[in-house]
Amino acid sequence: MQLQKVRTMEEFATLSGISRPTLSKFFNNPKSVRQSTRDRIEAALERYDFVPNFYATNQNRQLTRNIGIIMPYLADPFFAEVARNLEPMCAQAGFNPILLSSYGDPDREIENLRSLKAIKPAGVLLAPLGRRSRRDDMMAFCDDIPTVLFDCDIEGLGVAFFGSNNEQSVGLLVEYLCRTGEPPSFFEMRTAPNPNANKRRAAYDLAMRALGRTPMILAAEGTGWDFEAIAYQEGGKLIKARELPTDTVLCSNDRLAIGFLAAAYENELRVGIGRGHALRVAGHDDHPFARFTCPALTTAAQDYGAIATTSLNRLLSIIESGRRPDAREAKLFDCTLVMRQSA
Amino acid sequence: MQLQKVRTMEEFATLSGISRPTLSKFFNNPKSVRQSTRDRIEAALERYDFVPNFYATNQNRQLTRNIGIIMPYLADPFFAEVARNLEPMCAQAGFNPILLSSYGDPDREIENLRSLKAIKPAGVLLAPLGRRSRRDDMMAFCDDIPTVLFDCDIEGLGVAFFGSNNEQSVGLLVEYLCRTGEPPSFFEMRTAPNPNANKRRAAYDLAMRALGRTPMILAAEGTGWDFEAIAYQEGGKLIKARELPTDTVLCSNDRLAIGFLAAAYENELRVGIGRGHALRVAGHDDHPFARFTCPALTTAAQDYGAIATTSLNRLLSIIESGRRPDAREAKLFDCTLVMRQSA
DNA sequence: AAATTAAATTAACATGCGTAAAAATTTTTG
DNA sequence: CAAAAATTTTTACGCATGTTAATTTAATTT
Repeated sequence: MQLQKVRTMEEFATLSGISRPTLSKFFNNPKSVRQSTRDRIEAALERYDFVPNFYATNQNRQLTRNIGIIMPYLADPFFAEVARNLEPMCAQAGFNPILLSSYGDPDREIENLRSLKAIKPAGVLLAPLGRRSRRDDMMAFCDDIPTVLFDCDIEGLGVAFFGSNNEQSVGLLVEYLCRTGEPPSFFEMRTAPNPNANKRRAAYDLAMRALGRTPMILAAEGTGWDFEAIAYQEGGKLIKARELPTDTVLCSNDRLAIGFLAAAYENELRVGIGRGHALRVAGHDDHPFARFTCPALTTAAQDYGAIATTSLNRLLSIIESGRRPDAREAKLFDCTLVMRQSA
Repeated sequence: MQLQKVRTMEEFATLSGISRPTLSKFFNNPKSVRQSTRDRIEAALERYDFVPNFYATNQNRQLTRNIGIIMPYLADPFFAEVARNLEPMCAQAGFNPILLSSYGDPDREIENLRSLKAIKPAGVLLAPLGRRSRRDDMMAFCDDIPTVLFDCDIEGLGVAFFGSNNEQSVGLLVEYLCRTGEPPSFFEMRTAPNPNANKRRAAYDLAMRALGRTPMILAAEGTGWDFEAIAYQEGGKLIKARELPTDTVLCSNDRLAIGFLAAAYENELRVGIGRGHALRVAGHDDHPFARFTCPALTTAAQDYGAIATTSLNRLLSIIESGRRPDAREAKLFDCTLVMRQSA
């Protein structure tokens, strides 16, 4: 049977026999009322269908219970997976997550910040676009609202940053690949839209030199976020032209690796380790599909569980304390090498 | 230089020399005021930084400019792609899209409806979980708020439904596969969490019988949304045990096909068409990564552009007219066969 | 220029809940 | 059981904008 609909808290107060201020306290924080009254309210909620008006609720609150989550590109399974982990954690902490995606567009990123600002969130978790982000606008936003950056750092922005240690992860991959075969060339987009691309190239450079090898960069032309398509096309060209300097290719991320693998497959280049194989391909991120490529992709797994948890906890502690920390905190998490069949 | 911040509309009224009700009209719909006053307001906005308070704005409006979009599983690239298309279309129409994902959980789906209800959206686009959805709760929601279903139909729910014609698409695949080789068995999850799974099995059954073939169902055990992992594991078992009835497998969706391809690859079963190939594999949906599997996946492409456009337009027309249509509308869009290398 | 029409202003109330202060009640403590 | 402490109720105002009706002003037509 249907519950009786109740429109206002006033109405619910008379129906439940509990005063409105007490109800208000309850909906703000159930633990702030006595156990016995909490029971009574919850019993009443079983009988009546009432949800406090979101707008009226937030209008007067100095601090809303909303947390904005901005992703650079939600249709990228890696970021989608991070969001999927973040959302229930927010809800768990009693906050309402508001998920926005910039879809690779700096204008959209600013637009997202604009609409978040209107919502007056208690805090924001921001995975920025990176180089292409509008630094000044974002700075102004961070002044207003406590913001924790993650995934990709922008110098001096926000109260904290948590991400992966690209130097460590790429170093790990390069060391592994050099140790077990020919040194890797580095396959990337010449003008990559995604965060961390530059850091990874630099890390590759460093790691190769540290091992006394000469870095070999393979720069793919193309714009946008269709990484697989770009890698497929440009990788195919490289393979056909026999321009791969060694038999080992390290891709800047797993999505590029997926496209590259497709190109190799079509050109009948056998990818993998062991006898009879012509090419080794590795990626970076441990993309949700990385274990289902053919062959399964060797890659570096980001500890995004730790990154997400730490970012949110840091933000929550700042929200609860009500004041910004004196110094900006930044922490990089190590990645782990995931050895599969592709390299 | 920074614009002077203005906190309330009242304040902005005195500063701009325009009365508050006129400003209210303007922010609600700029075209509702005279051109000359519009110019004056816009000139003032160049000098002052003012955005109407989101909460106060929506509190009294009978109709907000928010549109809720509920997806069954946003970390699935197919749904993420649909969302990516839907969001800018909403914004284009002057509405604010609010994206929520049920992540496969019926409780979460209801919770999403709950939080949407608090926001009093003008309308909702809902891609439901399907069989597992809480029908009664959803019915109550649809009574309150104009809701258009898409992707997956639930009988009698919402004002309209738009989705793909599974019978047509699966028929197309079955016909193609039978015509060009051995008839396909149908690989699916025994208890599939995703929408449309049952419809596709039924369509397979029908299509096979229509061609005078005996349907062959391969039911994979497993729960949850890790389709690739399940297909990889269960498909591997089938291959190892040599239990595939024919050399052709039609998977209920592309993600299952991706896992199945990985299993075939690991078991050194050559997938594809033409000589020297041991197995044909086809999928359904034209998942964003389907063209980058090895080999590229033959599949049926859903016309989600048309589905998204039609769903939103229908919702917008209902919102604008302000009244529910007399009859529930339902329309199925045909899919197109995408022939690649895998089958 | 007068009459008509359209738009803006003024004044005032509505929205639904946050919140504060004082009074009443319940619970805990000694 | 009385006193103290904690909680709830009562009362009332605040928030920033929506919205309405009556009035004034501006634009358009005759």
